[in-house]
Amino acid sequence: MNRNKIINEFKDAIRSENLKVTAQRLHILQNLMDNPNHRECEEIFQDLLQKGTIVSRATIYRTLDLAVKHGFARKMDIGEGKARYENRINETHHDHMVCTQCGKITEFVNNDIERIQREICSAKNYQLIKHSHQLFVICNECQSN
Amino acid sequence: MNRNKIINEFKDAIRSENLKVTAQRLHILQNLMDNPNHRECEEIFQDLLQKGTIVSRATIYRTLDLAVKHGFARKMDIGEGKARYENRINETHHDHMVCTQCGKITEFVNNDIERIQREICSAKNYQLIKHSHQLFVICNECQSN
DNA sequence: AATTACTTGAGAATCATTCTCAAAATAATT
DNA sequence: AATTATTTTGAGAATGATTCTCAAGTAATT
Repeated sequence: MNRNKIINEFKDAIRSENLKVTAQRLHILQNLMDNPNHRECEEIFQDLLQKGTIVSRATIYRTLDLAVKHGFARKMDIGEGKARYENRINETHHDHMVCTQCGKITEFVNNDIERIQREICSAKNYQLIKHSHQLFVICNECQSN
Repeated sequence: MNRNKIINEFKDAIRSENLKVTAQRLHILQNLMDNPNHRECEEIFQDLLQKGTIVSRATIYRTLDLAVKHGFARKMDIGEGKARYENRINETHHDHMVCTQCGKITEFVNNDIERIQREICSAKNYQLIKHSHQLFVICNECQSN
């Protein structure tokens, strides 16, 4: 299925850089693919640990960088002073809404916003490289508490 | 003029919390008001130092927090792993474009984006608290280099 | 001027992340 | 399968921004 295909693509990406396919790298990628959340390094570390796989945090960071570089993961920053990572299975571009009470992250996309961003840049002769857009909210559940 | 009025408002804000008006707090606020840039703590520290005023970094952080709390400053995070601060003289809400080459920061506002953000939230019954929106660009000047 | 309460600065602490380097593992070659 | 060359890993140190601690200093009040 799809997951194994992705793992193989990751192996190819590793080899394409003349790097080595290691058990640690595969564990990390698999763990990332099996989890839809937006997790920080520590959460991935603990999740692997609980499943009996010990991989150092340094290796997790290094492997996530590699995954990001090759399009398998996305690194995001919601202003917490630390990075979160999500897999890119079924990738469609999206931004995030973050509940300031419970931390829940919801994705959103809006084509008008995407277009306007491009217009703002071209009006100034700036070349748009990427953007970072988060809405900080109180989610429906937290409002009723 | 306007600057002195703001300084007086800051003094009032300090007193309103039963805190003390100190030379360090005033120096920091004045320095912030006299500079239109989006600066990190260290830049403010160095600028004060160069003008012959030594204030510890801890005090700069503490005072900027106070200024933010009372609406005299805005704290921003453009994903550098550190905060930047701008004054709120002539405050109008805006977001930022950051040149990935030279670091130049340009402000932008777009009412359609502001409205759409609210619509996205209300469609989910989320209450929008604030947002963070940056466009990472190559600015006109950097393109011609 | 005395009292009380808050502020300051120095340096330690914190926290996420990166770096260093020796030991271990992989890949390529025999 | 053994050898070799190269890369990877993990432990812990290093880094860098920011916060914390606490003794000494200062502002406000009486």
